[in-house]
Amino acid sequence: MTSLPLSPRETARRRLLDALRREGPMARVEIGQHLGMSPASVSELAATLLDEGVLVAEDSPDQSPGLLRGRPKTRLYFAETLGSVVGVWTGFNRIELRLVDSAGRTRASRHVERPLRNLGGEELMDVLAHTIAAFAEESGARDVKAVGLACQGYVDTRDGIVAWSPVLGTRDLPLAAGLRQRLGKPVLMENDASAMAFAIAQRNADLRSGRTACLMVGDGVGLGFLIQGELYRGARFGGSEFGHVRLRRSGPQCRCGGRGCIEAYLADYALHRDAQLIDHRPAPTLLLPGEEAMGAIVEQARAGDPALVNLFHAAGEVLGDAVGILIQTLEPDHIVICGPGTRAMDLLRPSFEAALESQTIPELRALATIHVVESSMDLLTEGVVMQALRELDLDLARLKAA
Amino acid sequence: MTSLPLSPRETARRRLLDALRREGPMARVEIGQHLGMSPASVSELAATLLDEGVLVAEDSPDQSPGLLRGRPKTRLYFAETLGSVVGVWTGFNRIELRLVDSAGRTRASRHVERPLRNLGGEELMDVLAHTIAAFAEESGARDVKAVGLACQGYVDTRDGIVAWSPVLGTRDLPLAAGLRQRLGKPVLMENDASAMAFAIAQRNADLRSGRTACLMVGDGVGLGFLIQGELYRGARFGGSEFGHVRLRRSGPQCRCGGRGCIEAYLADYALHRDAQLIDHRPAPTLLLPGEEAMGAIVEQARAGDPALVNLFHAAGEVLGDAVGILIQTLEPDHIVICGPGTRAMDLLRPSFEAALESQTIPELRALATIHVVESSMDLLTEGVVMQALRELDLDLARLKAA
DNA sequence: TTGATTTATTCAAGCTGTGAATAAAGTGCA
DNA sequence: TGCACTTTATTCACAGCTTGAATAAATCAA
Repeated sequence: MTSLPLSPRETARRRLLDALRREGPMARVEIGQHLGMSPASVSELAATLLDEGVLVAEDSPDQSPGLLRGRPKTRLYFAETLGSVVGVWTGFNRIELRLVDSAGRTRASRHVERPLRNLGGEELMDVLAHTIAAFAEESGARDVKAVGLACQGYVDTRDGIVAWSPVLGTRDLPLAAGLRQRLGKPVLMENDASAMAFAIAQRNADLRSGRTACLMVGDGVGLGFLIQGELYRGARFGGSEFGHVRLRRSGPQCRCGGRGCIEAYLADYALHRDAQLIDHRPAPTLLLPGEEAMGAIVEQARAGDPALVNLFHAAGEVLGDAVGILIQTLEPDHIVICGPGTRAMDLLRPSFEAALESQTIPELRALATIHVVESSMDLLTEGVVMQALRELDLDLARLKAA
Repeated sequence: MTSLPLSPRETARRRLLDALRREGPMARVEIGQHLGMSPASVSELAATLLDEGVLVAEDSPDQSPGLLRGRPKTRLYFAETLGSVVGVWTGFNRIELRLVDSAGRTRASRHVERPLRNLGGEELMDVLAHTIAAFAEESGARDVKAVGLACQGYVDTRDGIVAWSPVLGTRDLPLAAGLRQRLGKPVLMENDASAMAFAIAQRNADLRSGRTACLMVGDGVGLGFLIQGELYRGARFGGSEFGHVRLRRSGPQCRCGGRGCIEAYLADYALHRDAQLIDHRPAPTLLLPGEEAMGAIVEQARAGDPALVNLFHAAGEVLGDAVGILIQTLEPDHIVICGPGTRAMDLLRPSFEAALESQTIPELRALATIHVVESSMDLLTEGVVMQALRELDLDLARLKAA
């Protein structure tokens, strides 16, 4: 995790490893084409990395369909034995866990239902550390090299501090340091929308070219932004709590304390609360509804309940405005809408498209293709684990002093 | 203007030239420190560039204050004789022109009052080409190597096409190609807010580190975004017509056809129109008021006219919302508010700050320092000229085939 | 079995960047 | 005036890195 400058050869090694992480197993020729390196260079680098045991060569040639002439490619990939990584996502009342080996293969995963809201900082770190350690133990992982943690809020990725999070009562919680102390492993942190964006781009090469803005709608509304497949980093935080952009001067209450935020229309808690209000149910709450509760609301709206239809109509309009702002500000090549909120995309779409069209000129709108990705939340751990693996790869790229 | 890949040495030459353009004349040691190059490398590169006549060494040692011991630095800079560049900005009824030599020194500048709105594409290109040629002629420039053109609207910088501009009736005007044909010189185009952002960062080294969002308020509202001093490029256009982000669902009319856009509150034409409406003057117009008219409105508001105070109050609030969105989306290190609109910053400030505070958490707001830069519009030509010079430097960085 | 085809390796050569030694160009002071 | 000192610039041999070309390897097709 040090940051000594890399020598030219180390940089080349890093680029090679990065390409393999991004694109998966590749033959030497393919690596060369990807990186604009000569076959000679790739061969030399690969030989060393194979020697060191960082990479392994594929046994079965596993020919791709098409012409089968010539010497078959032997693809290279990371060894599985370089140590594993645990990826964690903390939601309001749920912890997702995933164990992957150094080849990126998931070895175990599970989730724990556990309300995390309103825990104090120390208490939260105790719970998390205990949960992570127990998970690693149960999964028989003896070689955990790092922990990656995604959570909602403004996350200082460099120092591992959560400046503010809807989950936490505390501000400026040094979560990474606290967990590192308890677990004895380096802990890398990431905003959850960023982790999601990264994971989705990992699975779709298209999204790794140009600029990709990834709007995650669910518990809240987050934004992860990728430039050429790399997470955009702002002045301090990665990712954005984009949901707290205020789009309406006087709108429904948001859990940030303000009114008229994007979240206050689109997030699960907001839709659920407003649906309750319609039915004259007891005091509206900001607590997170479960998937069943949300599913019921969506079904009721699909069945034609006019008040609920209106709710989704307003939400779609806000979503359209939000995407319009992203297009006008970032001018991305791709917009991804993901997260549990996509469950109601059919209900949101008409007003979403109308709002988007009404505020962007066609030339601009045409630039961004809009992808709706029905991603499940366990992708989050995938994203953060990939980031942690890449961080560990940095050490692998370093040449041991002779 | 070709884009052959540069060899390593050519890349080093390019970096050296770029550093000199950015930072101004520098001694070899300083260049080395800036670029992390060894003195030996700088010396070698500089010798070649001096040989080729691209750079010249300073005669007068011109010691900086402080210790005067040791061999004095001899600073290097671009020769003046490598050809000049004309920079142009087209406003609604004004053309700004600037001639600089290859050392970046302004040799002549002027502006022409000429309504450009509602001209057809061909006609506009004729007028511009004629104006530029006449200016170069008058200024005695025999060696114009390129023309840089900044204008409002969505500008495709790569192909030199104006997809949409408030100045133009036409869409997708191939302005660069048309001018190139008429003038026989390469023409580089840029969105005007981008040009302004670049020029301002050129004068303030702070703004060249990290991320800088530059909001230009004047005829319209544009956004130029810099990452590490380089202009951020979206999928197709540079810069953003950020003014057409819709912040109020039903607000005043904007010249884009919509309602409630940022511009419709903040731009000169909007303030002027609304001020007229208050006085029950004849039909409101979207034409651009002059500086005198705007000055009068501002003075009246400063004198306490309550309706006008309200107008600026509303505008400041919109500006605060706009900056809030920028902070939450881009998380910049610097925010620059510039352009003629800053003339009323004192009137805007209270509601600006209130709006900004009400929608960003303190941790986030604290990251971005806000600079109000009272820039005049002739900075625009400076920005676009610097960009054009850098483009020409690319050719100078190339080694002639032996 | 031979030829064709594609992938991988080897090796010498060339380009680049660097450290160390050296030269250069001044100031400060006796 | 001259010598010590300091900082800047250049030179040069050398090491690191990448590459092109030649060669080897592995397979299919006939």
